[in-house]
Amino acid sequence: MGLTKTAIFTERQNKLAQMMKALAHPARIAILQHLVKAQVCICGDLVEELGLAQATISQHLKELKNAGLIQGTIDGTSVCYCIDPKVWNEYKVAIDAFFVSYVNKDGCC
Amino acid sequence: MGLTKTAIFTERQNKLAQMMKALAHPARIAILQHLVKAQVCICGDLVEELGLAQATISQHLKELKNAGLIQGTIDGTSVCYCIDPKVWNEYKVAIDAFFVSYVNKDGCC
DNA sequence: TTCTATTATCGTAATATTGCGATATAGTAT
DNA sequence: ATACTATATCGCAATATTACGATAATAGAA
Repeated sequence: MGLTKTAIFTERQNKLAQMMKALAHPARIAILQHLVKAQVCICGDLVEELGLAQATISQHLKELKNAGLIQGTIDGTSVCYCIDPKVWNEYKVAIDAFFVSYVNKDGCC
Repeated sequence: MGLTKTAIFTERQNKLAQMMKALAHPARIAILQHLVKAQVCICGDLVEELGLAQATISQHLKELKNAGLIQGTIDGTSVCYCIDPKVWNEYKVAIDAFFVSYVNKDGCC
């Protein structure tokens, strides 16, 4: 049916999956990497940097904003985007905790 | 068009996005968490644990297997799944590197 | 062999995502 | 006001994902 059964899973599982989803596209990875590098929040240069249409970039930016990972501040006619340090860290911690939870006891099947 | 333009991005970006995609579903998170907890590789108990149909679980297991995160060994009529420690670590390292790359210089917009 | 149990695959329906042209919106400049 | 610039949103087409019933495939038991 194409509809994820969120009710079945724990809130943690749903949240973690949603975090991953926000990062599950190369364009969004590229946007974030660009923001990491540029620090000084750049905006629609992304349209030139990546080879995607302005509408497409805007859509990805919206998703990243919904995910909380970036903030946008209006600066004249343009919009200045930057990473939200707090949310970025939340992601980092949550995802790291997931990966750390597994310790290889080497006894597989 | 619904087709991700992989050619535009670097291999690293595509790989990282694909890693995230493999984990971007609560059922797959749940499956992995169960395997982490059980260690002693359990198989289709997952169908009972999670409230999803057998066909659905099998499909998610296939995706995790394609992602390299899990291995399946035939054990009688059932299949014994377990986490692949090597690939798990690769994911951990790659994703951690992504998150570590950002250091908040606090000068946002 | 026949029956049973377990897992994989197929086919299909419902929904989600991706990408972009066209258009709207908002700010600035003339 | 008009013109220009930069973003956002709308609407659509193409493709992907999710879920599951039905069916196949495989291994062991009777």
